Amino acid sequence: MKLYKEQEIYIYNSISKEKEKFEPITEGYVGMYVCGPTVYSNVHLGNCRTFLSFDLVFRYLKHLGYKVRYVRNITDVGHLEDDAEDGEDRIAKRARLEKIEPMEVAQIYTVDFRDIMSKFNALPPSIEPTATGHILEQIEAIQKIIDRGFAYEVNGSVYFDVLKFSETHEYGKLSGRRLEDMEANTRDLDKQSEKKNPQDFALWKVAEPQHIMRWNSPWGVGFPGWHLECTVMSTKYLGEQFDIHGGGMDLKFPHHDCEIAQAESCNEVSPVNYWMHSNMLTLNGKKMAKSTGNNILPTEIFSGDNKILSKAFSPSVTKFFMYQAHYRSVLDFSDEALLASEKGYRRLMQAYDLVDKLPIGNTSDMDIAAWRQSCYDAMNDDFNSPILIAQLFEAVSYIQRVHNGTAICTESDKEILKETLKAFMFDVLGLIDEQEGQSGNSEMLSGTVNLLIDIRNDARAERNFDTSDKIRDELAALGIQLNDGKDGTGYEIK
RNA sequence: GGCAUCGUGGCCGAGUGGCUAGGCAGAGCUCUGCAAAAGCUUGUACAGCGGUUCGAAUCCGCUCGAUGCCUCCA
Repeated sequence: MKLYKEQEIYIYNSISKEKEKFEPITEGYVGMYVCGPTVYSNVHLGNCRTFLSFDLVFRYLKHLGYKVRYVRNITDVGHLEDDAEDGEDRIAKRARLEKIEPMEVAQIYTVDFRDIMSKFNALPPSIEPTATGHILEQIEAIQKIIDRGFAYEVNGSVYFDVLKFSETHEYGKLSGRRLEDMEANTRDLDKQSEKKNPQDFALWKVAEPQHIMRWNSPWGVGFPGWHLECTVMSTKYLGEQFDIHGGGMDLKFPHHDCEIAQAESCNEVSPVNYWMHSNMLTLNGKKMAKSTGNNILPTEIFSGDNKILSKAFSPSVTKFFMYQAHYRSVLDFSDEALLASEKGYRRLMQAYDLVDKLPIGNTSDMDIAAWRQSCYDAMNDDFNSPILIAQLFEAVSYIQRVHNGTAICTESDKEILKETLKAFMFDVLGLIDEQEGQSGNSEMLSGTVNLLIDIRNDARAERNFDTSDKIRDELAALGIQLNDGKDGTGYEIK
């Protein structure tokens, strides 16, 4: 019996602005597409938030037993700096500046991106296609859109005809924009535009001689527009209609509205059943962005090498911090918030490690089955990780009480408790028990520290506190903290 | 200017009509030679003003403030 048959998921659908019961097109299978990064620079933490939000979705669906095909693209061509006629591709610009091949730029930052995501313990997608790997498909799609009368060619570039499309379709239905409003608010920056209308967007751009990324096409040498790759690759790997499409909130318009327009032009069906948008991570109350310099890199957090940080934070703690907010809420990054998360994270992990040592009783003071379901309820309600985490802390509190002897737990409940915690902490949230690996990494170290602990305890028994305190303080200075407890002395590496 | 979102206790952050998450910090306590660590206990907050309702943080209106998108952006 698959878990998904017992659990009902509700997803907030950006296009209807309502939570809707999740019903995949094919029972037991889920097709999910998420807009990946443009690999022209290092991903910053804000980028990571989106991918971690969808990693949570991916993990939860898998946990429920769905067979999920998760497609997340790598944009390695087509992403223009701006909408001007001479707009330069971001990758190409970087390559020109660094005097290397565009593919080298893409490779460097793709590797960086994967490395960071794996440090966060995010699962790799099922398919990770690139825009340059799908030029032929994009050309075919453009031809199809032209044939249907929704695009036109000018001087070797092809533009999507938004006005024409709007005669029979609804452009901007995702973002809630009206074409009239857009017309009224269009800036007259590109007055010499070759486009019929300012709202039209590029499907194919002619490659000027200085452009170093170029492919042959029926319209001459050029390169594809940004919006098209996602339509083409999602259609290719997930079909004309698929279940979930995700991305950052900032991609809603124009990117996702353009995707809808392209897909409807090609296939005459609405491509996506559930649109999901994750919200922004802010720094100093403002959106993290590469262009403004208002951002922080994951590596800076892992190393503590940034002046706004008081110390380094592990990937798991950083992720835990993000999951303490709902994916659709704006979250503000700060050292203080990370410190708070780290404390909570440690408490959760320590309680988990305690479960095996709990005494067995003949009854339980906590309704474990109900608690377990409340964990599922949290995730079923639009992947509400903050509530899930609150539920995990309910268990932490119970574990502590059982440990202290102020509550009891039966053997079978203990099993369920352990199993459920394990599932949600490690399978669903994808956290890592960092302490575990750390203390077990050197027998020599643990033997040495344990010897010192023995000597210290002997000294304490003889009330030789000068010696005992010296051992304690010197070890602390080395980053080894001794913890005196009821059952003897333990240590942890800070 | 247009479209959208939001304003919750010292901080972070859930909650969308009654049952008042959670984490961190603070305070008190337990443990301890002292400390640290750990554990326990403790907080009635929902921007302002009106309205609907038996009852609103939650619905409606207005005001103020913030953010995102409208140009590339996860």
